[in-house]
Amino acid sequence: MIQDKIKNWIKETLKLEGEAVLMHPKDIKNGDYAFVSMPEHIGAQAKKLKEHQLPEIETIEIAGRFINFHLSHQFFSSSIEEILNNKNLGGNNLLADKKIMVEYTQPNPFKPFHIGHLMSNAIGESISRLVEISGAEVSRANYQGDVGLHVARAIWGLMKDVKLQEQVDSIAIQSHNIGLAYADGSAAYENDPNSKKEIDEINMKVYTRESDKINAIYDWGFKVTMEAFEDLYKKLGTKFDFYFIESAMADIGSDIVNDNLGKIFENSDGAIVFKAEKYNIEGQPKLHTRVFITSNNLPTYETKELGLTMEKFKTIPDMDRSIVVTAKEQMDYMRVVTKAISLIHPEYEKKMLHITHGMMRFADGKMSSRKGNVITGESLISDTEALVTEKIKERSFDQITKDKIINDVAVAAIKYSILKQNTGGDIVYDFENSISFEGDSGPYLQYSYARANSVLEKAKAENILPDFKILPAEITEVEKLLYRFPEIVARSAAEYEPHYIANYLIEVARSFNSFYGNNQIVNKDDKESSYKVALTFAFAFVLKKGLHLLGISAPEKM
RNA sequence: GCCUUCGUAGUUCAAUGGAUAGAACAGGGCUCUUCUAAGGCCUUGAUGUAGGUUCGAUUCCUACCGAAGGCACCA
Repeated sequence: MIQDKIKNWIKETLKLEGEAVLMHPKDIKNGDYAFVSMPEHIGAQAKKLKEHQLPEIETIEIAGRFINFHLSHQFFSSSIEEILNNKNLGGNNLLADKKIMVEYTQPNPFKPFHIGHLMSNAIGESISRLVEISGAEVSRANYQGDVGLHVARAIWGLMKDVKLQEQVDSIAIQSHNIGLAYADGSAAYENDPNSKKEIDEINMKVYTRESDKINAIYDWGFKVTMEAFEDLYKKLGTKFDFYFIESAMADIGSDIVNDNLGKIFENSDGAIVFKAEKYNIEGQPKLHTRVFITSNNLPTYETKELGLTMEKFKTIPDMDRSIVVTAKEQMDYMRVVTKAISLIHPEYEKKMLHITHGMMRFADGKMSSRKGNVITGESLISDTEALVTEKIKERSFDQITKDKIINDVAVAAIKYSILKQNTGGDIVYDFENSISFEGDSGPYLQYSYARANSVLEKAKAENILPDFKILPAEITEVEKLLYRFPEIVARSAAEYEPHYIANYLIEVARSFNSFYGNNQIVNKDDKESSYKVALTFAFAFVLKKGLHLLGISAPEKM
């Protein structure tokens, strides 16, 4: 990367102790890179740099406390060449040959897949792809709660209202009905003591599998919801390598807790707990006590998480990093579990990474699948698809192409609205606001790509071949942004933050759209047309690659 | 009460301790005999409060105000 080259050059030329702090000027007119100096040194430093000027740098200027570097025409044209020839565009060695597992999405069977899961999925998938482009061997994992009170609540609801068990053609409808049953069961559990008792009984029977009737509903419901999830993953563009099931983790975790009883875990009020506050370290977030085995001798989620982590390291024995993506409400709890695991397996401590994202909520409060006031993933996608359908109805695509575009654009709108902001932030759900097709949006990026693609088709038809060797009279903002792509990817990957890429792509797309609006790219009478075509190619490559890293596809037409 | 995260245009979001705090939406005005107008070009508008560290603070520290999440048998 040119960034590293310039950094090293400054460091060596000026004989700096530490790393040179290099930045991009806020305003691109001030240059391509800037080095912050001190008033007493700036003259001498600029002079020295000029004496040992790099070939890629055309001019060096002093402005205030900054030494600004303008890259050369030659550099930009060769950067276009590099983009066109680089098969692994944006790739880096940050995580070369590391084995990394990313766990995300985690919807529970018998519960609705809501937009919080969509959020986890969008972020987890993007992080997986960032890890992948950084040279790691990534595996995608999902973790699903197949037993527990939520299941009993749904089954209770299904038994109360047998219509909800109707076997219709659509998996989506069946799964939706199970979601309704879950909301009914949840309300009853909280409001009616008799129903609560019934649900608790069902819960026991789900564990013991003693009732044929309940088993039949369970098996059907499990299959339906898991199939519905699979349909969604397909739409969203995720393919999981491993599915971990909560019930299978209980015994594994319980054995570990029992083996470490008296050492790490201790008895307290009939339960087995981990008093994590004993291990508090000054300057680090405070830990607290959590129950691992209840006084009824049932393993809690903590124990299952423990089992899950062990199972992951068993699944991939030489795993270098295990990443878990969840909502931030699990942050404190996860810190405690992570501490417990670190005490049992100190070698895992540095390998576990918990990435938290914000929550999807309504303007007036939290969404709760228990209360039934959630937006399901299915409904959000289909509502968005309806808007896209309306938008492209005038265009003459065949039905298969049309359906594909509708799906791709709707998913882009949703994913982009999640990924454009930093991972930790909450998203206030507002259909009008969060799903946009213009401006700062996924469809804007896709539209820019489709237009570039259309230009390239015209160029091909008119036999104007891309040629980056023609030095254009003027370098535009497009070139000045395109070469930065690998830097942005590296930063995104290092910080596990997809939004840097999202913001960068918008900037590049805006610059290209402006270029597009002010230039006729394909023009036989223009000597620079071949260069402009090459530039368009480079833009399309970068945009497509960047969209891929966000888990968004780039339709050729839309 | 304690812990964590966060307060930036009317709204939704940006800004590795650096230049005149960027976009988008909403509002106002232009722009399709030209490669997709989901576009382009103008335009109005913001760092919660009070201190501190620094040559320089939206960014770091302290206090206050406000929001979200968490704090023992749910996940």
